[in-house]
Amino acid sequence: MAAQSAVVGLRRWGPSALLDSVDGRPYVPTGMESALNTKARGRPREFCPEKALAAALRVFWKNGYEGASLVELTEAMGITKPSLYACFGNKEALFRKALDLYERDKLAYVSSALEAPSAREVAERLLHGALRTHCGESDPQGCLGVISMVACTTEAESIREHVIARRASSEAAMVARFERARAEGDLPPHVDPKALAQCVTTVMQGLSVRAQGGASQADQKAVVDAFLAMWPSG
Amino acid sequence: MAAQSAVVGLRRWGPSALLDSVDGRPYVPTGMESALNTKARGRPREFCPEKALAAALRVFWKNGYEGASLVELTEAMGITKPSLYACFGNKEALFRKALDLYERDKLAYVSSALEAPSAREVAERLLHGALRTHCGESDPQGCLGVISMVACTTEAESIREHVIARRASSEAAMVARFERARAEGDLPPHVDPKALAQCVTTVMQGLSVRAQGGASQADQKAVVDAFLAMWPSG
DNA sequence: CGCCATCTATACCAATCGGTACAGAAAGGC
DNA sequence: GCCTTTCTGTACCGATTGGTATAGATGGCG
Repeated sequence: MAAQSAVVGLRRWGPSALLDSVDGRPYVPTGMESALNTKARGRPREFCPEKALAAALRVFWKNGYEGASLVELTEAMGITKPSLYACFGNKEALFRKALDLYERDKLAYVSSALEAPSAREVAERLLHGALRTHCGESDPQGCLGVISMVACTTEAESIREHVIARRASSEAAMVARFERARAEGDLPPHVDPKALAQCVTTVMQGLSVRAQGGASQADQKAVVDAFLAMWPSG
Repeated sequence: MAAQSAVVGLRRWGPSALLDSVDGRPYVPTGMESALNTKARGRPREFCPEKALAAALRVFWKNGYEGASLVELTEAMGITKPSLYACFGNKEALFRKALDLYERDKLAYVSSALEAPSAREVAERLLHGALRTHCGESDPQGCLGVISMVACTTEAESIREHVIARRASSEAAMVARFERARAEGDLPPHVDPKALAQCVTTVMQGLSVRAQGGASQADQKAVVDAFLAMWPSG
């Protein structure tokens, strides 16, 4: 049961953080007898799967699933198509892994925000996190989840369903947090925790849309401030 | 100067509302001498351009610009590709005309909402209008403008710019309306009219995203109610 | 060394994309 | 009746899409 962390190949791209199996190989091949000293057989790959995945994520983030072509992806990842397919499966599987990476690296602020001491601070951290993540300079504008939900057509329906499920689960956590807040007297009794949580995520999603529309960071900050100024207190 | 309303062909698809020149022909051909009694020469077209445009709008609305293929468009419009190109130019021109139709027919509630007597009622009408238009049953979910802004890649950049410009102009009108409201004492002096207006459109855009994510109408209504309950009054 | 497993790269595939050439069909004007 | 003009339908275009077959390169292992 500890075989998952068996770094077998010991490739040269440093310690892999959490995701050492973008392709499926590093698991125990067939039996348990050679669990630890299995060496990578055959020609070693010449690229770092995680770096390539991060590059793919940026392309998907910038162009959406359908807008990202394989040539753009492979160019950004620095690999060729056969290498991509051997390592990641196909385009949809690559996107799914990129989405996992995105949620783990870029959406960490969501779960951490729920630990804030008051409901208002939860909202504050969520909105400021969205501001940082979706309206910054270094990364593409907008939220990959919003982009996938809006832009994916019928062909990638399963992707949209996955994004929707993720969003629903994080929103459910926020609802629970706000219910606790109301029970603790942190929120006025007349507010509906679920509606308030949905309202916060609505604003966050709206911020993503505006970010892709080229809204200035000052305007985005003003929106957040205006919304937080309306926060129910009495 | 009144020649624009000269219905020349007198086709059989009834009185055209506001948009009698989806293709460019009905204008005065060359001189002014035959302005009124110009008959349609050649074989008359067998379809109604407005009905076809409305059908194209639904396809774009459902799939986005890039997600709508010409075969799906022509099938929905009931015409063939050469007919489409002869009448509407090309795919982008068709989309632009569909967008005009959309803004005129489906986004009429925006400008009408600004005439509400109070700022709060303006927001109320805007949000309820968005609820009706983007989260209803009869039409596709979401806002075509949001879809275009989020989904259009580099190839259709001009479309996104057009949508952004439209959004900016309608938002500017809302800012002006809220400034007037504050001057009239309708809004508390501590609120920033511009930020508040941006906040309202942010919620509207967020509602569109959620609508495409399959949010229930009850939830959407709850979001609007929660937001309006936070409206600044004191 | 040779064997074998795996990766890389070129070159290719069928399907689809937006867009069009061309021939026939249907009207008005003469 | 013909001619011109415009529309319709078929059949096609080059480009691009996601995905692969195949051959050569490169390592560990015996």
